Amino acid sequence: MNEQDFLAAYDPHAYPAVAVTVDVVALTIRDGALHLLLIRRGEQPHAGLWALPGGFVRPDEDLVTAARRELAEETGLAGEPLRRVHVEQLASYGAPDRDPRMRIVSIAHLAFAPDLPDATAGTDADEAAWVAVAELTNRQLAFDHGQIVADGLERARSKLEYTPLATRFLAPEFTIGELRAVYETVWGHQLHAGNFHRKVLSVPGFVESTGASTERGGTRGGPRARLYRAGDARLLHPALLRPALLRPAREETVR
Amino acid sequence: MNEQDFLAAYDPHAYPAVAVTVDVVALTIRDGALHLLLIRRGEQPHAGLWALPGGFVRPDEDLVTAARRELAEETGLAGEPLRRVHVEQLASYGAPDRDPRMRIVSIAHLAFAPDLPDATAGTDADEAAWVAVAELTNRQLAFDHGQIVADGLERARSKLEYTPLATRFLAPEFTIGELRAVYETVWGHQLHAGNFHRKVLSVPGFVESTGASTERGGTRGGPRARLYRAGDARLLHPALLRPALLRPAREETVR
DNA sequence: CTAGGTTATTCTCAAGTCGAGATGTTCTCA
DNA sequence: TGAGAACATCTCGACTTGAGAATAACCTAG
Repeated sequence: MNEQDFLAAYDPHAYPAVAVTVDVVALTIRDGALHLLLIRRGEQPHAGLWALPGGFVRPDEDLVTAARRELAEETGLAGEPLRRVHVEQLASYGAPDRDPRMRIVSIAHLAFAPDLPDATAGTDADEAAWVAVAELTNRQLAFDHGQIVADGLERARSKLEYTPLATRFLAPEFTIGELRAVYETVWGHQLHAGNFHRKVLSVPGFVESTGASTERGGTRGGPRARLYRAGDARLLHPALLRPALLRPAREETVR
Repeated sequence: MNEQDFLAAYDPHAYPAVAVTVDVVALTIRDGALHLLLIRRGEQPHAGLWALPGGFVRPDEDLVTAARRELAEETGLAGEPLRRVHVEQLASYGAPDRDPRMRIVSIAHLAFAPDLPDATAGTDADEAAWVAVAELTNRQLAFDHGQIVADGLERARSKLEYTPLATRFLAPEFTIGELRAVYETVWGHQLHAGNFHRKVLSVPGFVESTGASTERGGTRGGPRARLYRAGDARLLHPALLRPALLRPAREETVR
């Protein structure tokens, strides 16, 4: 049998029924706190519980495209603002019993977004909201989404170390102080302002000066700060290492 | 409708037909060179081409379990030797046209194995072999397996930096020189023996002394070396950074 | 058995990086 | 107008790194 004949005779339904979905751990910073996009499920199973935005991958759609579509549907984002959101694959979750309906393998994605307007519910949810990560500890999420969020957060903390993705939480032009606030928020730890400043400017390609400064000083005083934009580096070298205190003790969630 | 009724009425085949497979990028070191486990496909499509070992995920099987099963089938490994192989999830590949049969999403895994006996072909392959990675450049692989291998290699190089997984390429007891050889092989670059030695012993939990030494010096001379075993650290801190020369210029494949 | 080459292990030293603290200045707010 | 906050730079000591070298143990060839 040649390849042509083989394909003509091939029956896709001969294989076990598995569904593939994408889920999105979308992070942003609001009011100085890390927030996560959640929807309240409007349908069974787990109706009423909070869950990650996500859904089935369409037949002609790439995985990351599906993730961006789901994100767009829940945030109302489109065009240039949507393009500025960073989306990357996080990991896949496929325990046989993770969904009571059937075998569902979910390709989780991680997204970094600048401060966005309030979320708007999509079709299969009656509520979508940015929820402060700090308030998540006592809230139960649907399916294994609690684990996915934990993995996503650890990945985010880790990505700030060796990529310039912290800038994706900010407007195109930002000050070093704003960038430091991103690190402090995601890592949950104060950083030494002077050392951070020195380090950021010394890593090639991390940020580049716009030549301009802010119009006014900060709300609580201080001089006008210089403005920077993201540089062209895709990896930071040398990296901005987290204080030893903040790194994970085990490795399970680290990729 | 409550959750019970919902599940009873649920029809799995109402959703698009997608198959989920696992593929394994299994690496080992043979004769001082990095090798990759490949099978020659015995069935359409791409019959005759070399491909990664892999196959459909069974209904009651976790993803990493499926990957370990596929690996065991191709290497003939079982029991303790199989347990010593490190397997972790690499990434998922789901471009709509990556397989001509149907929509197939593959969860690729990465495995680090000590030097193993020759591979034995499984049921759907007429040949399985450890192939030197260096000889792979001019060989075409089936599907998108070339990309998966490239991603796996970059991940492996990166994992050696911040995890103690290099020890998984070796026997339970090894010398610092053998460990250095792993790094040199995977990174494709000579390292400074003295500095490597100092660094490995200074990273907490990387290796621990067995108190013993090798019975004889190396085949080409030198004193007997002390023997070590893997320590209990899961992450190396501070990391063993690759020379700047060896790090990827872009970030696409880095997780 | 010996010479020469190879490897393990430890040192030295200069250059680079990091954490902590301090300084001088510019701003905002009360 | 004065206090307090934030920006931008410096300093300094501790630590890490890269490169070279020293010493000693051990193998193989001859």
